[in-house]
Amino acid sequence: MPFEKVRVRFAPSPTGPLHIGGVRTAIFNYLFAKKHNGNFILRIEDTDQNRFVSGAEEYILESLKWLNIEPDEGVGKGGSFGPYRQSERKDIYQKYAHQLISDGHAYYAFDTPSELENMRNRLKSEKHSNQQYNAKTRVNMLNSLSLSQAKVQQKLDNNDPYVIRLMLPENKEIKFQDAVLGDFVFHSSQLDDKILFKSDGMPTYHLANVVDDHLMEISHVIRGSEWTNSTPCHILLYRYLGWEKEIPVFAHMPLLLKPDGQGKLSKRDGDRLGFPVFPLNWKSQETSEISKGYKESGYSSEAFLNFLVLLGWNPGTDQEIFSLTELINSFSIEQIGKSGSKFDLDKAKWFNHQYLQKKPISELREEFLVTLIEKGINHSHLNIDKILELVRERATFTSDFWELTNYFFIAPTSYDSKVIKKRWKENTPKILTDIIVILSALNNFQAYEIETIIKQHINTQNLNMGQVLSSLRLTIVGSASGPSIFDIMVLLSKEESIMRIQNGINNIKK
RNA sequence: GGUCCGUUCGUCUAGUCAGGUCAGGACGCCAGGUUUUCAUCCUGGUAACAGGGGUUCGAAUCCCCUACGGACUACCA
Repeated sequence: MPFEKVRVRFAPSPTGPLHIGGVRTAIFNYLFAKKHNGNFILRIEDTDQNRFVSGAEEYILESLKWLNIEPDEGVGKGGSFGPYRQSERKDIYQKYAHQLISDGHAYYAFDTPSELENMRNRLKSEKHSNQQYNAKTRVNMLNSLSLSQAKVQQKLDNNDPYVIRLMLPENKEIKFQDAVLGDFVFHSSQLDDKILFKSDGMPTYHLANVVDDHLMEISHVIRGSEWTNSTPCHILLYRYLGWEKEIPVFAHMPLLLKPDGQGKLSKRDGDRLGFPVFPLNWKSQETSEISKGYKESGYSSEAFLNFLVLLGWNPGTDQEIFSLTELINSFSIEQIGKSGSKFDLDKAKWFNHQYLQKKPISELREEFLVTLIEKGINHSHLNIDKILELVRERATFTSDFWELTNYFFIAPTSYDSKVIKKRWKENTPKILTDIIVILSALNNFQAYEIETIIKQHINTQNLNMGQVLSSLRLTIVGSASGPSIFDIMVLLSKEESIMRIQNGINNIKK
């Protein structure tokens, strides 16, 4: 490896919110950097002025922060290889573009968009399999290869718009090795003379990314596999710029696919299928429409990251739950799969459930308290921690807690009619009245004691256990579900429990 | 259309590079158990090597063909 230090970059373009495919790319880069004690760099590829979306850069930064995979270097952090925003590096690209021209590896092209379209249409109608601007077609186009030197100079002096194109060799094989996909061979005849420099004075991705990766001493390029087809162009650039000995290792990772059907996951799939495709909420400034994020949907960043990293990567063991440190230790490019993966919301939920079970109760309490305040609930008499401990195993999201615990805070005002129908008998009021008497006399109001004494009563009176306990639960909770009724009663207090039973007796009518 | 890539349970995947256990795990689903409730949890079950040819004593694994899927094919990244 020509690099002493591992340096990888995550290089999104600020054209909107980062979607989960991009997030996964960031995670893989981060993990790889940390595994090798390297640097994780954030570079913003904002060379397309037309697609610039304000707020997108901040969104990217916030997303990485939420996931706890913040860059060591780059936009928002600084570093000695800056600037890290490509729009601030225009001069650098210009210099290299002109170097390529003077070395005979690039040329000026003056064709207008409509002329280019005409060419493609013509080739298409003539049934050429290839409609690219390449060694065959460029001689017929308006460029510094086909035009006389004087004519070219005249156009330049005249400030005619131009682009700079890479001049591909006519019949060469371009080979490279991909750390994920293996060996590639491309034929230059199948490639096109890519635009390196646009007429607006900005470089294209191809030039900017190669120049920056070199100047920033990037050792490994880990990116989505939509880039494999343009990699030969990048290889050529390294070669023509004299950097062939320092070409980074390429690792193209498989794409994230739509959960239904086929195809690359897109930003619109979220709305269509009703699941988030973004890490954080995103509010479009144009339409004011809000796209849901995983964070706001109740996912913890650890669970989300854990779920995402297992899409296309697997350590080869049965382990599924990983801390960030464990991920760093076990990550390797060799274990990245070759084929795309659809993602499964059920599995994402399962991960969140797993993580929720392990969270410190203080964190859960903190979030839950916000809900209680929003709802204007007085909870000073209740032990919130114990309530949460009691119900947490039933929750997938912290947002489930209110649904799971509301009866602790608000005594039932209505009762599940199905349970009434099934369990509330003629003698139920009498039985519950007896239970009130028993409970009133109970000094040590603890779960075990309550359970023992009630079951004893049921046995000696020859009562139906299911019927008694269900109707008891009905008076206290209002429905037939929830954790152990004895635990609930303890948390509610003796007085409250008795009051609820009495209310039930008074109000439940068969 | 062209170029490149991919294909193991419904889904995420292990196993493929170095060919040799009933193809292993997880999610989901189904059943049973626990909870005399519901959920969780536990146990069990369901279910896959895309198809066809080779090579070999032996193929998920190596080779070829086919099918299917995807990416790219912009003065977007």
